[in-house]
Amino acid sequence: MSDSFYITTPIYYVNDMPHIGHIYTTVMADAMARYHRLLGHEVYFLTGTDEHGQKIEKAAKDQGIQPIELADRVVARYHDLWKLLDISHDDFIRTSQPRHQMAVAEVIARITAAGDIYKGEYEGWYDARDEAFVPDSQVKDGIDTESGNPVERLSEESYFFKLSAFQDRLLEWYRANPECIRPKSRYNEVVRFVEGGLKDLSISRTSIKWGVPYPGDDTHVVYVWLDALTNYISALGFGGDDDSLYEKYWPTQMHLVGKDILRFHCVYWPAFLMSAGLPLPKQVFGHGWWLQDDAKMSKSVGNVVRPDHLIDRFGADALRYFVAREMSFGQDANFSDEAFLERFNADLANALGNTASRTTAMTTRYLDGKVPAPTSDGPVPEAAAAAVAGFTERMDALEPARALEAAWQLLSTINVFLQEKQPWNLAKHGDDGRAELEKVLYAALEGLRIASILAEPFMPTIAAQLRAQLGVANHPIDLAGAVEWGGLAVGTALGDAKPLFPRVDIKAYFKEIEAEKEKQAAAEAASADNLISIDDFMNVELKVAVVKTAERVPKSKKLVALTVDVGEAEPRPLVAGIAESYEPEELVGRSIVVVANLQPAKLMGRESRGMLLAASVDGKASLLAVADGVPPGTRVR
RNA sequence: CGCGGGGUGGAGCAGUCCGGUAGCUCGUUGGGCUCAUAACCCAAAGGUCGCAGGUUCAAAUCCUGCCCCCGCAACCA
Repeated sequence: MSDSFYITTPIYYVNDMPHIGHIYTTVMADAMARYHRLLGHEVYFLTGTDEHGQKIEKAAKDQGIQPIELADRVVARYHDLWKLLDISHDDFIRTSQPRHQMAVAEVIARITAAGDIYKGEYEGWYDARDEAFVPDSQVKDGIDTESGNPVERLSEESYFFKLSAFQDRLLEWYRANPECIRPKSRYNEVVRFVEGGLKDLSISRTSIKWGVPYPGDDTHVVYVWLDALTNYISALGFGGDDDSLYEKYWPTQMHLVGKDILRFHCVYWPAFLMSAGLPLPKQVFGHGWWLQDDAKMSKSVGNVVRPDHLIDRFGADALRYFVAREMSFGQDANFSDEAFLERFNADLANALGNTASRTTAMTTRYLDGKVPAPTSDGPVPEAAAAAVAGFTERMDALEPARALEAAWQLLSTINVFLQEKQPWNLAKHGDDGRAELEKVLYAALEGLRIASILAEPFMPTIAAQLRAQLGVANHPIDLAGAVEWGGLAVGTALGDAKPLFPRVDIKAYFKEIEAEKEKQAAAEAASADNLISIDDFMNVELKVAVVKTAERVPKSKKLVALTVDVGEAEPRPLVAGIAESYEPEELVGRSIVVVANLQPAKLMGRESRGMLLAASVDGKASLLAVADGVPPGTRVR
């Protein structure tokens, strides 16, 4: 492994407030960065924000401010959060910065010189009201699902990158560098995708103003991916006056990204770099997502993701530890308060906190708070060596959860050892037990010191606190020398012992959360005066209808296609999302209530002219019943 | 055949790439200890590794087929 280690997080889009996903990526990158610093490597750790694009432009306009002001606000939030979480990044890149624009210009110049850019027409759905193109995925029946505005098929001039020409070169790169995408399953996914063929990529827009100006063509700005991805080298001074950082750190050892943007990092980005004649990243790691288990949420109390609350209450280190330990790096995992508290009590309060507490307490009580003479008797030194070896091996294999597991083995050994030797009994035997007592406590103290170093990348604050309690706040920490057995010197005075992680009463905690929630709900209910006038209500034409026919819409999950008699000449077609609650057969002949004057719509290609009314209980629909003998078409009010 | 993830003791997961006594945490039961944060230690119970075939001396792991669950998208009019 080389001595320099450059690691990046994605740049986060400022349209979004920070959430658990951002926290996870950044914390893991930070842990990797800190780990490599412990190894004595020269580390450069980059994070930042993506600030351009139409969404920001529009959001700013809606709020009556400049895009840059909007970005500044969100960036401030990120700075606060990263400070709170002890993120040790060396730089924070913003795509609105001049240094970034210079780098983008340089990359485009190189790609253009390579002949991989041509001017063409970009065709897509255009929202005239917002003056912007809308992604295909967001368009339904000629309507932008996000804004509700109508869209039309339109094309505009755009510069294109010849991505299609890079298929073979990319596949060759994957083949020659099996480590370039991790974990393996994601590697396979990307290869399969590229084998399916690549389309050229539109890299500019004339319909957006807020972006990096396209070099040599004022009417265009650079479009999202070429702009955003370039941040990884613009932060190193590429294309600027001083590119010494670029020379030193590029290519990166690791782009850490969520699996949702893996494709851009493993296909677009390498292709851009190839075209520009620049070295490719050593590795892109696509980690999994934090999910919430809905089924569980309804059952148990307060099972909600509230990272800021957890940080307030339990400290940044606890959250850092949890996300690193709970998720198999690369897999998805569930995030729940229960799981967090369980880990907190078991691993932090019990295993780490209590072991430190009992050891320092005994040293204070029996040995006057002074470290006894070093010894390497007993099983702890060996366990410590094994923990260090296991930890590094698994960190290098990108298995942080398992690395922590290995480190925690050491704590377990200390506890077993204490139980076996029973220093509290030795202390009762005066001088007879003294020698043994000193040996036992030394092993426990020294084991804890080594554990604190292994915990350092994940829990920098607590690790330092623990060392302070052991009286070695100022000792050097590294994974070469400081983990050697015997680092604690005889006579060292222990520091003040405070519980590192006070155990949490889980039941009481949830009760508290519940009470808070109720208060909130009450407050919301009190402020709910969203009453409508009777005229508003009368605008809705509710009518009794009789179901004539009903059938499942093929391949759909919840749709039933009905025809209903609303007292008109012809029955109306109507599509309803109640297939999960009713079988089509039981609907025929039933009298129901429908909204008769609703705009027609198409669902799965079927026309629906109206909407039926049903109560919804936990997602299960329950149709409104109409007494027998009420003729179809009767107005309901 | 839309894209992806998954089915392993009561719960949550690892192990699957590179076949060879099924492992971890929590929980449960019994016992121990009392230095410590109701903690710590020991022991026990509990698993046809989704199903069915196949390859093999040997399959949770490799191959084939099938079933089920969960995200996202399509469809909450």
